[in-house]
Amino acid sequence: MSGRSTFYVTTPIYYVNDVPHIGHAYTTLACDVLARFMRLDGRDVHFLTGTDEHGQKIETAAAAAGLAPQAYADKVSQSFRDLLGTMNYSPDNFIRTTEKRHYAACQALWEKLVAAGDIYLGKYAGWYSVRDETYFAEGETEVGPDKKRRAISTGAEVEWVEEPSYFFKLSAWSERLLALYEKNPRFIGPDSRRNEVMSFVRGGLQDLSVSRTSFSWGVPVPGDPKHIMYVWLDALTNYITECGYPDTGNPNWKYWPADLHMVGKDIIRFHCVFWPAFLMSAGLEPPKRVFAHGWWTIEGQRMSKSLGNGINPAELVNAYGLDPVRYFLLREVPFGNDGDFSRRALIGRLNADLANAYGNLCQRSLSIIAKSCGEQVPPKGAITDADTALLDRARRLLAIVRAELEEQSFHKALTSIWEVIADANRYVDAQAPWALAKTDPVRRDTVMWVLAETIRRVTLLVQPFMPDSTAKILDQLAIPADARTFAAFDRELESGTTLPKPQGVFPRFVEPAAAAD
RNA sequence: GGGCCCGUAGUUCAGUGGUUAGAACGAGCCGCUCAUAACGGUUAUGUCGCAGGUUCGAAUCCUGCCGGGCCUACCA
Repeated sequence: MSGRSTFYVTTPIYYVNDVPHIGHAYTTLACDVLARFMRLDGRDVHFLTGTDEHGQKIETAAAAAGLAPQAYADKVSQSFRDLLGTMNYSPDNFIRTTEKRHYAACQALWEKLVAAGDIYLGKYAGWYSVRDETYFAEGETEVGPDKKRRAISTGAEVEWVEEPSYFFKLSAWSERLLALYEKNPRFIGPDSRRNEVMSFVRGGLQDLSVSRTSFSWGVPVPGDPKHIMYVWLDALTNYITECGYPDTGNPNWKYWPADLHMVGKDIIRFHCVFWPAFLMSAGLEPPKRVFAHGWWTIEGQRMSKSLGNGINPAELVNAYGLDPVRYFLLREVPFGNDGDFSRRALIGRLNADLANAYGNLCQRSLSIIAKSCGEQVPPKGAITDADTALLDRARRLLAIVRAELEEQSFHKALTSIWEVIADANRYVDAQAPWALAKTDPVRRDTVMWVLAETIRRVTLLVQPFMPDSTAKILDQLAIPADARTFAAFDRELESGTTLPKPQGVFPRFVEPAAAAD
């Protein structure tokens, strides 16, 4: 192939006990933007998402639905696959843990852990609720006045149960994990999570139960098929299954180690502690970086099934449009922080940032060109200091955005881009091309060229965030398909190119009720 | 209980020792008229959670208090 540097980015594989909501959409969106950016920037990208389909919960849920586990998993997995189209995601593959190749990868990894001496047979003991069919940690239970111990969350009685289980010697890995974090400060992001993980590991690690005998929906342990692999060992392995593991001669093996595992903050431990320990034990490289983003609240309230306030991404897209939703999610909140999702905030962003600032900049500029410059890219005449100032700010944007996305600072990348959009709007007012039309049409043409060129640069950079809308704008600038990557970032607009009739790309959102007034 | 973090204009936040504490959105006023009644200019608002302390000087460092959040492992 080529010597292009690879970029492997993954979403968590989503557990099929829930239908997709805005939280899933958010994680995958962040990865999608990175994947698109890196592709435009010339990287050899592999972007993976998929579903996690094993475990007792699925076995139970399937039985309740009167379906075989596989049939149940097929159904819910499809709803996650549907989300790809709804949100315009661009994964290179959608992996499922029920694929044959994944069983092979899990079992191969298991055998490596055994060979490394990190697996032993022991007993898993804990407070088990027969009614809930699950174990509870000591702290999740309490002894009531009748001296009986119950699970706090469900109120069900629990009993002390022991079952045979294989264990992974996680306790032996504390020092090596800490060394990994020390040596690679970028391994966990943001920094607050890194501190959290490090203090957790410093506190000492217990061995991890990595098999169960209480259910059968999962990957059998090699040589002892009564045991099913712990679902997390199974799930995490998907990242290397995709690369062909255990066949390191597979063409996809070039993508390992992953550049980035994107995760929600709830599963950071699995990715930052268990996963690198498994990998290092098996003699594999850990991923380069794990980034944990925050949670969305909905109109100030925690998202929860019981409140029924989970947001269906498809409904959101129907109401406000796909690209505004994509933009809002990554612009509104510093990536890594928790944020609040509100209709008011979304509409504010849509109207202020998209319709008024960016959309109107395009429309007012392209309208003048269409009406007064003969529907073609106007000639670039003598360049003034004001022109150079604006053009330079737009030119510098690529390096800025690249650096921000390297740190997953989506909001900062967008802020930087929108500063130039604001500069461009100021420039229009300062240059007043409508006045120049009467006094100096040659200068007017140059001003319009500068604006078109600035819009071109800005729009190239917005592509990963809002692919559909930016494609329309680039069409209106008659940018050929092969001039839309960052390799063409410095290829200036050619004067004389015929332009199509401009059309607004980001209409203002008006409340349906208000529109009727 | 232990650990970590946060509390700054109406709102969201930036600012981690040094002149009169900033930005965006929202609000008022003025201007422009190319544009999606969009754009530009301008004004206003803050006991920087509270109380002490260190310092020539603190939103910024220390202590205590009040308020809020996160972590404290094997459902995922």
